[in-house]
Amino acid sequence: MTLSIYNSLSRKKEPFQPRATGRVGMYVCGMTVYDFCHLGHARVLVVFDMVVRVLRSRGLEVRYVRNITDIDDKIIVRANELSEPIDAVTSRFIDAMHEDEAALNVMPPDEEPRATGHIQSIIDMVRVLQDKGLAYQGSNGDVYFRVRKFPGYGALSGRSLDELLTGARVEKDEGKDDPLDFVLWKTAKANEPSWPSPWGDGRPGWHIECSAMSTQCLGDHFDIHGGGMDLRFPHHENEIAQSEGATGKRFVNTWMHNGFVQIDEEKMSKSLGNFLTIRNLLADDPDPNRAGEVIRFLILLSHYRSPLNFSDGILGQARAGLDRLYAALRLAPAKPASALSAEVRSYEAAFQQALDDDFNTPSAIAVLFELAREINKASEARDTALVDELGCALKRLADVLGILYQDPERFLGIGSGSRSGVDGILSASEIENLLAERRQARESRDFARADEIRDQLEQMGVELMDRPDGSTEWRVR
RNA sequence: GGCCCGGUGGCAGAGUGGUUAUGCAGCGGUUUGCAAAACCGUGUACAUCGGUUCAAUUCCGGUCCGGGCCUCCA
Repeated sequence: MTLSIYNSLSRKKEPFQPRATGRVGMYVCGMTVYDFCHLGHARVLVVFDMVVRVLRSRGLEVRYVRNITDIDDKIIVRANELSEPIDAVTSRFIDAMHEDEAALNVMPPDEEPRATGHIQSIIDMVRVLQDKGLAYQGSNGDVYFRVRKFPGYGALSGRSLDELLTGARVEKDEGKDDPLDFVLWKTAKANEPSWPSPWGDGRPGWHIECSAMSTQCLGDHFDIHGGGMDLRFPHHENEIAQSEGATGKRFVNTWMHNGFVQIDEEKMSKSLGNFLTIRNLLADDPDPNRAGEVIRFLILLSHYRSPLNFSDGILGQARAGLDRLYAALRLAPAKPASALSAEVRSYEAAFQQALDDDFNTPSAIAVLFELAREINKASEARDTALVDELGCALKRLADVLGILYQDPERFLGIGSGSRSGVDGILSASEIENLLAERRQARESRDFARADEIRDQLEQMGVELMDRPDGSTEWRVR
């Protein structure tokens, strides 16, 4: 049983072999903080959080680094629009990102380096590139990477230099020797943040920060580098050129790229303006805690490399599925199981096998649903030992995906732990009063009145479930 | 234009050269005073046209359609 991962570099699934036994170094390109995170960002956050959890569940010691880009053209533009200092803008959106992450149950990375905190190592790397003849200062003062000097250029995106040139739009007003060259260090313009450097005051180009920070945090050569599909070219291609050019060593073993979130079959992006922010989606739900998990579950419900088309009703479907899992989990007390039966082991094996196949989370989740059915069956058969055992397995496996972490009754809105009393919903005591009346009506076989009360509560979003012992349970939808 | 990826039942979404994915929704049944939940059962699903094969949704080729990258973008 070995984990295999699709490597964008070789375009194949490959057995995953950490460089050092038992240890994994992983770097993911994070956010440029000039706005709130949207669903596309949520996908990167959740997908790689899942990857880390799966690796750790296999006993691997993972060092997970995800950067923050806190200096760049867009941020400068945004700060000007808002008439705010740059660092006020970035720190606000960094805080917002951390809130969004928490709502999605995404664990913080082990390190979260920021570009502005690594200017010196960026400068050092640019200098090395220049010394090696791979970089030059152009006529406009900017420093560029000389793409033609790096033999492997195009390997990741699967393109030759000539192909790239055909498609390239010729940029004017730049001091490049070759249109394919890209900027490493930008000369400061008036009223822009800048740092002193051998090439004059300026700031880093986008690509170089990731090369500098990843090698500084994880070493010249590490295991996994991830990010969105759109970063494959040019960003990651350029990172390889910079890092390997500077160190002379192989940079990354496995490149992972997640697919896009789409809306109406079209990529969700800032530039198209068709994005949904995480916080808006959370705010749209009467229960934001639940909504965060629903979004996470929705993301895990499709394979990370496939497009995820967001459409009406899709969140409701995800929610209904989670409800089912939580309802089953609720039947089992949260205590560790004793012996593991062969049956439970086979579910665990199926779950592992699904994830072994390039993190096939939809397939793994299918196993969770099978467990839920078994729990329900065992519960009806009053086999409490089996319920406990299956329940523990469900919880343990769900944990690997970072789902089913809330209290089931809370998630399901059952009883007084629910949102009763807020947002126009009756308070728990008001509901209990109506239930007492209904109970009397039922005892005197006045079913018309009993049903009237049920309908009344139903309209207010309170659902009733009569239990065999005559009591009634209620939940807020 | 160049280079990639994909088209699975009402919806979402895995997978496989011959056998049930899974979930949501629907329908029938068990249960219930009635419900809800749960359980059981239930769908001529694999864009299209050719080819390979005893057998193709699954492999190969063409066609059509959709998406992405080539420019900031997760």
